[in-house]
Amino acid sequence: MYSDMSIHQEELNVHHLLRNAGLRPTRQRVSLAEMLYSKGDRHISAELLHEEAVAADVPVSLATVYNTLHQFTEAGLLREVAIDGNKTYFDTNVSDHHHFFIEGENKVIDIPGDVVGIGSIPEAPEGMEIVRVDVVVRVRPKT
Amino acid sequence: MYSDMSIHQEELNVHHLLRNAGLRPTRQRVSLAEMLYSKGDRHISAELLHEEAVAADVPVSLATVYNTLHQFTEAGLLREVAIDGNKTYFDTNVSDHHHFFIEGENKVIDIPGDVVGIGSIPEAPEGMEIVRVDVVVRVRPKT
DNA sequence: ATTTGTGCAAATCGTTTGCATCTGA
DNA sequence: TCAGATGCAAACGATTTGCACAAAT
Repeated sequence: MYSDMSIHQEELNVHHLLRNAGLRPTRQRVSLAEMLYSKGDRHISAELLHEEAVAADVPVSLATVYNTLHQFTEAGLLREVAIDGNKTYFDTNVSDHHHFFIEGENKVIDIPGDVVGIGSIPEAPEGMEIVRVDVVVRVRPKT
Repeated sequence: MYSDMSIHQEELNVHHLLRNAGLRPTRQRVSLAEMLYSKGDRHISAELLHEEAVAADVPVSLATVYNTLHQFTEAGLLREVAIDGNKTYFDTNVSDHHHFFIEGENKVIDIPGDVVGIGSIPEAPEGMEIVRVDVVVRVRPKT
């Protein structure tokens, strides 16, 4: 059993996370998952995560980062945030919440707690059901 | 004065619209403006508007459509709606309102009136001011 | 051994840009 | 006339895809 001791706690968690999601815990996926989930809530683009991985000596191709992010999203481990138009952000916080978008910096941050509270949700059009309500509060540095 | 009679009402309006916006009323801009504003509120992509123009025998290049849409947006005649991630929609309704996004169909429609009413707008982070609050209600056809 | 994932490079898609040519005032 | 607009094609950036090779069960 000594050999198992080389596997530390965090690694185990990520392994389980991936297993439960039906994803093989490969080197790349494990590494990416660790980068994503060991630093609190994050809003990150594929490009950025790729750079971060390479910087951390986790050589992984950009294509694989894209694949992985989408697989994680399908598995419910991530949530896609469409705000910016020409870039896709992935949010490690999958719970119900909304976002600030900082124009100029192109940064996405969570709106803490349930501060938003939409007064009245409109009813969906004929034959449609609501999937989710996204609120984006666009902010910019005070002049 | 007889020559002026060939200019009909709608054309005049568009001319003024453009003039007021500081834009020269060129053939293409006049035509595009007419397509945009003579059919009620629209949510349209550059690609689609281009197709529509070509179909209506208004030969205009895609590049010019993009240019025009951006100029209109800067002039406050249009509003950009970032919903979809990989496509930009332009909304001819510039007033304060929110949207349904129909997944699958990738269609954007206005939420009528002031049905949404956000309960409490969170305060912006340090040194930031709120530019605008966007609400997108994602819907899908009922199963 | 078999299935699944990965890397690379090429392909795609929406959008932008450079530049020579036209057009409206 | 001549600043400003347009068209074309090439350039671009983000994302996807095809396919040979590598790793996981």
